[in-house]
Amino acid sequence: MSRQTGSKAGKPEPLATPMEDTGGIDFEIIELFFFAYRDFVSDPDAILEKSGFGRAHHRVVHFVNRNPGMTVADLLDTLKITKQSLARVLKQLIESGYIRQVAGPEDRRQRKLYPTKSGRELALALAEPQSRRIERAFEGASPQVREGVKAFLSGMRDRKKAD
Amino acid sequence: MSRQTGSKAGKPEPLATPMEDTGGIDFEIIELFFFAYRDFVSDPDAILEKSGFGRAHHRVVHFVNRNPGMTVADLLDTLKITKQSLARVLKQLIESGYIRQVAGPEDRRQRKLYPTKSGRELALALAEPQSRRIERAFEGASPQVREGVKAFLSGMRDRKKAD
DNA sequence: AAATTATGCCAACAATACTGGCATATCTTG
DNA sequence: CAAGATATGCCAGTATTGTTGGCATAATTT
Repeated sequence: MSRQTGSKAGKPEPLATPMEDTGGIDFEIIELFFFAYRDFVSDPDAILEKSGFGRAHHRVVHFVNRNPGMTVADLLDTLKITKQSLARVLKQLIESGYIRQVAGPEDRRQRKLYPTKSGRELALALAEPQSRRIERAFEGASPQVREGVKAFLSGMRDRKKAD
Repeated sequence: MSRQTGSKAGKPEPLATPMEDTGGIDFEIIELFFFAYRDFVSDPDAILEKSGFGRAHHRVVHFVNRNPGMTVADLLDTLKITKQSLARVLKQLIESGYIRQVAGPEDRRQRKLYPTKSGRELALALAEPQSRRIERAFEGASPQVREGVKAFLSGMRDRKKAD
């Protein structure tokens, strides 16, 4: 059905010219960033597939490993997702023995999050191919460029109030 | 319920030390990349919310604008998603008048995709805040660093066979 | 004529996000 | 101390975007 796509009649072939870096818009880097991130997350995705976990689990495991003792609220702030979205994956990670909760020593309402040994191993296994990819992307780069890339990525973040 | 989290007994507080750049793993850039991308896509997300579109629509509109006349197969290859995932959003974009299909002049099975005027406007509106963010992140960067960043992002991509 | 290709579409499912609400334990304050 | 605020957990429901597998049609290739 509806197979009469072109050929009709007076429809002007719309905008056949590529949109290039018009009006100071840097399409090139926008695309590079998309492709880079797409492939950057594909490595851990492939590993996680086997464990039945997903990207969300990856992020949680990563940040808990980096900041042991962080609270649920800290994590929500870092990931910028809602309580419910986090709750699901966090629960699974706790039940699977990758993360442990400990009541906060001062404020006992808080759940401080710590990696277990296998949580640490998982985080490491996931980070490893990403790190190799980064190293490969940096091949032949000067120290200035390496620092420049870090500064660039850092500068891409939102600049917020109370951080 | 189950509120007895810490305090129990012999459970050793597991792994309270932060995982730092262990064994040559570059956690810093991994994180920077995550934060950068998180905020990078947040600008278009906010705009798309109003139109009832999502990230998937953004990507389609972007690439069709960049490569007018690309086919559905090209797009699938670029986005690395399945036919069905693409079909849904593409259909919506065509029905909403942002993208047009034209049967291929040589191979009439192909649907060549073109932006309409409003498709081009949408792509531009979405790219604009991203481009401003990029420019801000580049503030004060030397030409060498700018090139280095591009090379870095490019190097993060998979290196494939038949491209 | 038969096989292959490019595409469209259907049904079903999974992961991850969202909202809004309610419950509990705990801390803070009047 | 009672009341309110806070940190967290959990439930129900929904949306987006991804997946698989299959079937249909038109057009091209063999």
